[in-house]
Amino acid sequence: MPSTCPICEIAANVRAKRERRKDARPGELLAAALELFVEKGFAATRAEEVAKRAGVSKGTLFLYFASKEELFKAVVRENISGRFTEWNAEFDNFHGSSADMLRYSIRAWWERIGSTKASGITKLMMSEASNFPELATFYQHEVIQPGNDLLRRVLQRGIDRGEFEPMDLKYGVYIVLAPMLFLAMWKHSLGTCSAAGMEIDPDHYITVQVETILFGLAKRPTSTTPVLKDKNP
Amino acid sequence: MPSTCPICEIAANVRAKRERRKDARPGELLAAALELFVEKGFAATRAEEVAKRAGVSKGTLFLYFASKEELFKAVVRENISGRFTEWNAEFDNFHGSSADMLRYSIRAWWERIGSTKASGITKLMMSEASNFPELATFYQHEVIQPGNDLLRRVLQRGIDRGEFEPMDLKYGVYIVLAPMLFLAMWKHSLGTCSAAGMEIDPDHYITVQVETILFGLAKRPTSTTPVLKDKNP
Amino acid sequence: MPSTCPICEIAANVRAKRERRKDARPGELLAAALELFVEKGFAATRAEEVAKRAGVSKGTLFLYFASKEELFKAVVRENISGRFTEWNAEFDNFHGSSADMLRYSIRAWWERIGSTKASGITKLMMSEASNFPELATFYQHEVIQPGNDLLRRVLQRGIDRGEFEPMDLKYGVYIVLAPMLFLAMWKHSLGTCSAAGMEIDPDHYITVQVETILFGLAKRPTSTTPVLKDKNP
Amino acid sequence: MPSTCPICEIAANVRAKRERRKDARPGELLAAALELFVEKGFAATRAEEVAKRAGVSKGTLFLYFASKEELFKAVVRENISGRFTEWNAEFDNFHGSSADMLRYSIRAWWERIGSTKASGITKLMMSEASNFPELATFYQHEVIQPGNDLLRRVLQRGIDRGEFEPMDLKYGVYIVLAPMLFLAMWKHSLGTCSAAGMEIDPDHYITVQVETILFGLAKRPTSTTPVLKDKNP
DNA sequence: CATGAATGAGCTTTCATTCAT
DNA sequence: GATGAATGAAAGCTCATTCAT
Repeated sequence: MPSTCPICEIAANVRAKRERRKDARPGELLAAALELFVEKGFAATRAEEVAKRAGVSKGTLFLYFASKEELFKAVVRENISGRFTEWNAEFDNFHGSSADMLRYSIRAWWERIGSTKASGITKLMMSEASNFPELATFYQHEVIQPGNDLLRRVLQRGIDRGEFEPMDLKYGVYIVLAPMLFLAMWKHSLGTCSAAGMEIDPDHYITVQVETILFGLAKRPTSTTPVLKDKNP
Repeated sequence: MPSTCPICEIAANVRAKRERRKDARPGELLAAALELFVEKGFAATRAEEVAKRAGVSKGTLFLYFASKEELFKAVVRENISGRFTEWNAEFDNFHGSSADMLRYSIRAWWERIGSTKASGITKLMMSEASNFPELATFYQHEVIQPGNDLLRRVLQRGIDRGEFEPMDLKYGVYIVLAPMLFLAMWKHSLGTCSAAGMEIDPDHYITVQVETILFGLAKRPTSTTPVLKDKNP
Repeated sequence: MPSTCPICEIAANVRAKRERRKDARPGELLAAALELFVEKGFAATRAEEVAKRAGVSKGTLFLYFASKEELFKAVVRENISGRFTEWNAEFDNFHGSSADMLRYSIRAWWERIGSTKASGITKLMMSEASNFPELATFYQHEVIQPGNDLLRRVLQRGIDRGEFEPMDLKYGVYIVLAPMLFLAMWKHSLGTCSAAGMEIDPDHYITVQVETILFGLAKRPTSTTPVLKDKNP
Repeated sequence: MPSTCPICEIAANVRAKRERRKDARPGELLAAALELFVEKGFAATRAEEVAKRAGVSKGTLFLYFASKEELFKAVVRENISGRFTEWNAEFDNFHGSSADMLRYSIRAWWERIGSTKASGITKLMMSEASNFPELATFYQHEVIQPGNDLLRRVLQRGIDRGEFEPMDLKYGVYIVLAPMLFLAMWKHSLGTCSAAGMEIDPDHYITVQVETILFGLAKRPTSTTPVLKDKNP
C-alpha cells in the first residue's frame, strides 16, 4: 500500500501538474477561451477570466498568446479552419450519389461543428464582425471562403454528374449554407430562450431542410418547372 | 365642453409642448441608439455617441433611460410594432397560386423589413439574446411567433390546395425563414466586410433561394422522389 | 459678519472650486505634469500621479489630454516652444552690440528656462529620446530646430557686423548651446548630489562661459591666431 | 610545490573551470546590460533581454544579481576603471604647448572614451543619477572629480606658462568639459534621431569647439578685451 | 429640464521576480 | 548551478454614470 503521507501526496500532485504543464497549457487555454467567447462574446470576455478558467494566472495567458485577438484566431484555427484539409480529403474519397454526399456533408458538419461549442464561433463572428474588422477578415479567409469552396465542390460534382440542376454556384452554395448557419446562430441566441413548443430539434430541422433542399436542387425532369408555373403567363 | 379660457389654453399649450418634447427626446435617442446598436452591438456602443447622434448631451440620455441596458430594452420594444395584423389582412385577400403568394411574401418582407433598418433589430436580438434573456423571450412572443404563424398560413394554404407537398410545418417554416433571416444577419455583420467577389446581392440571393425553395416545396408528382433515390436501397 | 455655518462654507468652497474648473484644469495638469516629468522622467511618471497632484482623478486627465504623449507635448509647448515667437520679436528689436546681444540671450534663457523647471525637459528628452522616437522628433522640430535658428540669427548678425569671426554656423551654434544645455542637464542629474566644493553656481558658470566664448568668437585682429600657433610649423 | 596527483588535477581543473564560468557569467551579463542600459535607459531595459544577449536564461541573471537595480549598480561600478593614473602619467611627459596639450587631451578623450561604449556610462549616469543618488555620489568621486583634476592640471599649466589667461579654474574646466560631455550625451540621445541636416559630425564638432575654446582661453594681448567692449561705457 | 465636468472601476498588456525542476 | 514557466502588481486608457450648476 502506498504511503498516504499528505505532504508527499501534495508534492506528487504539484509535480504531476508541473509536468503536464507546458504541453497542456495552450490546449487548456484554447478550451477555456472557446467556452467563454461563445458564452459572452469576444469583447465581453475578459482575458483574466479565460486564464482563471484554464487554471492559470493572467500573465500565463499572454505567455502563450500575444494578444486577445491572437487567442481568438488560435481558437478558430483549432476548431474550424484546421479541419478543412481533412474534409477535402474525405470528399475526394466519396463514392456515393451527390445527394448522399450532400446529406453526409451536412450531417458531418452538424456532428463536428454545429452541435459542438465551435458553432458558437459562427454566432460570435456574426455578432461582432463589424467591431473587429481584422478578425472578420481573418474569419472570411480561414472559414467562410474554404467552407464555400468545399460546398461548391459538392454541388459542382452533382451538376457535372447530371444529378443537380445547373445553377449559379456563387449563390447556390447559400441554399445549403444559409439554413445550416442559421441553425447554428439560432442555437446560440434565441434558441436558448424559446417559448414552449418553439424549440428546434436540430436533427429534425436538418432532415426537413436536407430533403427539401435536395428536391429543390434536383435535376428537373424537363427544362421548365410546370407545377409552379406563374399565374400571369 | 372644453374650457376656452385663454390662459388655460396657453398653459395647456405649454404643457402640451413640454410633454411633446419630453416624448420626442426619447424618440430621437431611440432612433440614434437603434442605428448604433445595429452597427456596433450593445457593448461597443458608447452612451455618449448615442447622445451626440440624437443631438443631446450625455446627461440627458440618463435622464430618460436609467441605464444603457434600459435604453437597449426600450429600443427593442419600440421597434417591435405589430405589423402582423396588416399582413394577415393582406394575406386574406390574396388570390393567386401559393407559389406566387410565397414569392410575394418574401419580396414584401425584404422590401418592408429585410432591406430597411428594421432588419437591424433581428441582428440585434440574435446577437444579444443571451445577454438579455427577458428581452429575448419578449421578442419570441412578439415577433418570432407571429412571423411563424403567418408563414405557416401560407404554407398550409399551399398544402391544402395541393400545391405544396404535405410537411411538418413546425419545421417547414424554417425552409423559408432560415435563408431570409440569414440574409438579414449577413447584411449587418460579415456582409459589411466581405472579401472581393464574396459580396451578396440581395435580389439575386432571394431569387435563387425562392426558386429552389419553391421547387423543393412543390407537390411531388409521385409519392417518392425518384431522381434522388439513395444508392443503398 | 458672515455666517460661519460650516455646511455653507463647504458648499461655497465646492462651488468656487467648480467654477474655477474647466479653465484652470489644463493649467493645473500641465504644472503637475511638468513637475513630475522632471522629477521622475517621462516613462516613470504615472498618469494617475499627475492627476492626483493636480487634484483630479485619473479620468479627468484624459479628458483634457488624449494620451500621456500628448500631455508631454503640451507641457513642452506650454513651457518652451510657445516662447520662440516672443523671443524672435525681442531679437528684432535689439540694438546693442552682438556681444551684448549674446550675453542678453544667454541670461534670458537662464532666467526663463534654465533656472526654471522647464530646463528639466531638456534633461528628460536627452534621457528618454531613444525610447520615444515620436517625442524626440517632436522635440527636434519644436525646440531644437527653433532654438538653433534663433541662436544662428544672433551669431550671423555678429558676423555680418564684423563683430564675430566668420564660421561654419551649423557647428558654431553649439559653442553657445553646448555649455548651456550641459548646465541644464547637470542641474537635474549629477548636480543634485555633488560632492562638497563641486557644486556649480549657475551665475558664475554662465559668466565664465560667456566671457570665454565671446573672446573665442571675437573677430580676430588678423586672419591667423598667432598666440596659439602650433609647435610644428 | 604543487600537487601533481592526476585526480587532484582533474578536480582542480573542473573546479577552475566552474569558477571561471561562475566568474565569466557576470561579466557577460554586465556587458550586455551596459549596452542595453545605454541604448534604452534603465527602466526601459528588460531583464530578459539582458539575459538573452548574455546567452543565459532570465533566472540566471537573478542568480548573480539580486535585482535589476543591483545589476545597474554593478554595471556602473564595473565600468569606472581608474584610467586616470595612466593619463596623469601621460600628461607628466607632455612637452608641447598647452594649446597642443589641450588639443591632444580632447582628441584622446574622444578616441578612448567619447567615441566608445564607455561614453554610454556618462549618458547613463546623467540620465539615472536622480534615481540612484548613492551611485551618483560614487560616480562623482570616481570619475567626475578625477577628470576635473586632470583637466585642471592642463589649464593650470597653460596659465603658469603664460599661455592661457588666468581664470577661476573651478569653473574654467567646464569650458572644456561641457562641450565634450554634451557631445557624448547627444550622441546617445537626440543624436540617434536627428532631423536631416541636423546630424553632428563629431570630428567637425570637436575641431570647431577646440579652436574657439583655445582662442577664448588664450592669454589676452592686453588686460582688456577691446573688441567686445560693451556699448554702454 | 439639460448640461458636461468629473469620477473610478475595469480592461488589456507588460515585466521583475520566484521557484520547482 | 541553470532553467523557464508561472505569477501578479502595475500602468495606460475607456466609458457608464453622477451631480452641481
